[in-house]
Order: sequence, then structure tokens, then C-alpha cells
Amino acid sequence: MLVNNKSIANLLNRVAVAYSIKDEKKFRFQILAYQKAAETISNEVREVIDLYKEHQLDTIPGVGASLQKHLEELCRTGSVTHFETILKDVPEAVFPLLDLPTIGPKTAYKLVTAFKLNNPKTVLKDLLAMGKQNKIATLEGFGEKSQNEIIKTIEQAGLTDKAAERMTLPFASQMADQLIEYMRQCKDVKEIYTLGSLRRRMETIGDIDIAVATDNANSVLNHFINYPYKSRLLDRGDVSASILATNGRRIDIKTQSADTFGAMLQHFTGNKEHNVHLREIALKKGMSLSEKGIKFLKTDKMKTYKTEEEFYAALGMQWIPPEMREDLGEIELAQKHLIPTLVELKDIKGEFHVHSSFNIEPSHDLGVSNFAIMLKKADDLNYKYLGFSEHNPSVSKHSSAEIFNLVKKRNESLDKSYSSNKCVRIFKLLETDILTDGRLAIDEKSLNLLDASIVSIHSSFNMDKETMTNRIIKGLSHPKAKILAHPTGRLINTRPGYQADWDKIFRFCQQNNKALEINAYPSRLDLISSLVRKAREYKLKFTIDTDSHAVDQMSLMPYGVDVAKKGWLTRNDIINCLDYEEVIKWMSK
DNA sequence: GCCGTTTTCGGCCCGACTGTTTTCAGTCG
Repeated sequence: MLVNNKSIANLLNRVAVAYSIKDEKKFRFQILAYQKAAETISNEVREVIDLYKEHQLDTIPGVGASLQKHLEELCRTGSVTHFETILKDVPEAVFPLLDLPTIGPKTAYKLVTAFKLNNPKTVLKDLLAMGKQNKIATLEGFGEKSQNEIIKTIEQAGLTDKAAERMTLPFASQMADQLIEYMRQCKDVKEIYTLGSLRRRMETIGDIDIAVATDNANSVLNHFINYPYKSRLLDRGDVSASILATNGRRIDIKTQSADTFGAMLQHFTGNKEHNVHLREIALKKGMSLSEKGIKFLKTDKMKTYKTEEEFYAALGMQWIPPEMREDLGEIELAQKHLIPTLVELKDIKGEFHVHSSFNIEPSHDLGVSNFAIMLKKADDLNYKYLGFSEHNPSVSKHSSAEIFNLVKKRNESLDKSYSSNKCVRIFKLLETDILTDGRLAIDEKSLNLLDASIVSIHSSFNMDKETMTNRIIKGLSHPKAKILAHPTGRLINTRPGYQADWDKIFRFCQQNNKALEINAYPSRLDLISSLVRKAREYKLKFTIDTDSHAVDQMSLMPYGVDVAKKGWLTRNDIINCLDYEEVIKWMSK
């Protein structure tokens, strides 16, 4: 098998599923351990195979002596005897069923064995046929309702392949904003927040989760289930409900009274690992945590919390920003009261990556808005400066003298725009391609017309890791190259990023005063936050840019700030939190 | 199977909701 982190995480999860089917009670803690290791590995920036080669497997949290041995075997031979022994009792056809909501390991196993569904490729279709023949309802533990539910989910899964993909953060945010606006029409809604991955500002979102503080849950839930963009009701209880929106996305709502709202927000914001870790710490202090509050085990008394600040304080901790709640060390920092003051949108004083409509005859797409409009927008955003980074003039269509003249003309036009505006300072930049051999697409003479250049990869994504690493480093080596734009090249739901040795690149950036871009464009959100955290360890500088090709896209800056916060950055880490003069100084260093 | 500022052994998070049940199992977050 392919030994990349994604496939390893998948394998560990399958073993956990097999343990659940075998004997959930007996293997309860193995299951947890395997799931936790899978989660850690899927979020690990370093490839397990590389860690194996460097004898660093013991540095993965949640991987102990036992799993370490198994991973070594996996890296060495491509399979693990122990895993295969466990998995051989579980038919392959079980796994596709697990993607359906409400179907877990036990249910999937019962269905697959009862109907002898042995083909994982057709299992969904085969099970649907069984349902249509009314055969599921006759199985023990199943009935009419569960049969109908299974039929419905399989039919919908077949129809909406797209729904399986996660939403980008900006898409999910807008969807949530629309719902929140609707919910505010209900007079019983006192406070309303997003929860879960959306509140943690994950780069991609599965479901929308919403919390409401209210004294009348019934009224709020009634309002909710009548949402105009509802396609179907999924659950409706006394305090929570779920609907499917017309775009196929699930929306969950939870309600709680205002005096216990802090515990509620806390409970549904952190990821699983954050919450489990917190509750373990609480137990040692004789406290049991839930969405209702904190129960003190000695007295069996429950204390409620209006705010998250009070809740964390009760645990002897500083409040933790939602973006950080992933159990990546933030709990330990909060115990020591060392949580960093994360960057905020208001700290942003400009940006360096917008594409105007000035026809520089570029290698890639031109923007659609002119200098004046973009400068006006920058002023509206209270920016002090704006960096124009059109793509370099196409190399194949121009001589180097023509390129020089095009850049010069662009600069003159920018000077004119500035003299008629004078509010927002201008940086004369370009987004210059790093060619396959690592050279920059335009020559020295043209580069010297610029204050600095953004550099990026726009071709030959499929190089091997070492070649790509050297290509990027060579591209960044030019003194004018100051910022590596959308560093990994990934496009969410479209293509993964290219392979590169990030440690090597980060070390180079650290030694040569180069910045990494956090690109706020919705399908990019790149550098990704896990790598931002890693780069932060090298004390690197970052820029946050929108990569706007139209003036309205300049409003996407908050999503870049979200990624920066998820990467634990403060305003001191970010170039576009500097004043104009300081940026000039940084560029000339 | 993991892990340690009360432990290298003995712990390991908590509740809502549904469906098929007559007191609970499975799933989800």
C-alpha cells in the first residue's frame, strides 16, 4: 500500500472499526488509542515514512511503543501482520457503508453479514435493493424507520457527490451568516454563535453548528426548523435540532439558557482531543465537565458558567482563543497563562498581493479592477499601503526588453495613480514565476524596477520532493524575491499541494529574511495552518494577502487572518502589520 | 494501546437523540 499519512490514518481507523465490531467493550481503549493516533497522523505535517527513516517515530504524540513497532513494519514492508489479522474478519464491504450518516461499525457489519454483501464496489447499490424489497426492516434491531432512513441516505449519497467534499471556510461562513441573520428574527434568541470547526476557523468545514442562548428552546427550535432554505428535518429534540439545507449541507443547532451558555460554547467548540484532554485534567481536580457546567465530584454540586472565561478560569486556565483549541499544546500554555495575543483584522495595515487590470500582458490571468478602484478600496479598509503584484509579462511572448518596458509602463501608471490619491502608499511588486529550473521568469534588469517581488510556482507541480525544494529555494535566492506566495500550491477539493521539504525551505527563509504568504483566497487558504505553526517555530515572517483579481475580493482578508490565528501568529510575526516605513526597511534588508 | 507535577500500574470524557426496545444499543459531536 501507499505509505503516506492519509493512508496510514485511514488504516488505523479501519483497525479501530474492526475492534469495535469484534468487541467494543473489551477493546474500548485500543479503539480510542487507534483513533487518536489516526487523528494525530492525519494532521501531522511530517510524513510518517520520513520520520521512520530518521528514527523519529517516537516523536508522534499518541504513538507509543506498540504502534511504533507496527508503523515500522508498515514502512519497512508495506503491511502489518497484526493489523491484517484483525482486519481479516471484517468484510471489505463494511467500510463504504461507514460514510453514511447514522451507520456505524455495528450497523454496517450487521447489514453486510446478514445479506452477504461482499462487493465493496456495489455494496451501496446492493443494500439499497434490499431496502426496496423491504428486507432490512425484518432484521432484528431494524424496523421501518431505520430502513427508510438507510434508503434515503444511500439515494442522497448517490445524488450529491459534491456534498461529501468539505466546504471552504468562506463558503461555510457565509452560509452561517445567512442562517444567523434569519435566527435573529426570533425574539427568543438572546445570543447566537457558531460552534465546532466553524468557530475554530478550520480551513474546511463539514457541518454548520450553531449555539443559541435562550429561555425558550421550543420557540427557537420551531423557528429553526422552518428555515426557508431547509430541505429536510433530520432531528428534533428538546434542546437541539438538525436540518439539511437546500444545498445538501447539514446544520445543527443547540440551545441553552444564558446562565449556562459559557459551558455550552466551550463544550461544542474545541475539537475532540481538546475536550478530552480538558476533561482528563478536570477529573484529576475532582471536577466533571459537561455542556451544562462543572460538577464537583466531592459535593456532587453543579456550577454553571455564563462565559467561557469563567469556565476556563475554574480550571485554573486562561481563556483559549477558539482557533487554538485543537490540543496542540494550547492547554499547557493556558495553564501557565502564556497564551499569545493572536493577530486581529484591525492589526492589518495593507497587503502585497493584488492583481489590477493594467495590461502587463501576463503569463497568467489579469485582474479586472483598475488601480484607482483598488486603492479606493484599500483606503476604505483603512490600509496604509497596497502592493500591486500582477503576474510577470509572459516570457514566451516577449523579449526581455519588451518585458522591461511593460513593467516600466506599469510603474509609471502606478506613480500617476498615487499622485492623484496620496492616501494609500503603493508598493511596486510583481508575482514572478519560479521556472522549472528555479530561475525567475524575468531578468535582473526588470526585477530592479521593483520594490520587491512575490515569487510562486505555477507550472510543473508534480516534481519529486527534492527537485521541488531546490527549485523553490533557488527562486527565493534572488535578493528581490521577498515573499513566497501560496507556498504549497494546494487548491481545496481540487488538488493537493506539491511535495517539498518544508523544514529545509523554512530554514532557508529564516537565514535569508524571506517571508511566507498566507493566501486568503477561498480555495487556497495557503500556507495551511499546520505549516504556519511549523514555520512559526523557525520564527519566520509572514504576509497575509488576498490574491485579489477583482476589487471585491480584497474583503477576503479576514479568512487569511483566521489561518494566521490558527497558526498561533501574533501581529509581530506579520509584515503587513508593520508601518509603511518599516516595510520599506524590511524589503531592502 | 497510551501515559505520568498525586500513577511505570491503573486509570482512560460526556450527554443528546433515535429507534427498537420495555431498559438499552448505536451513533454523533
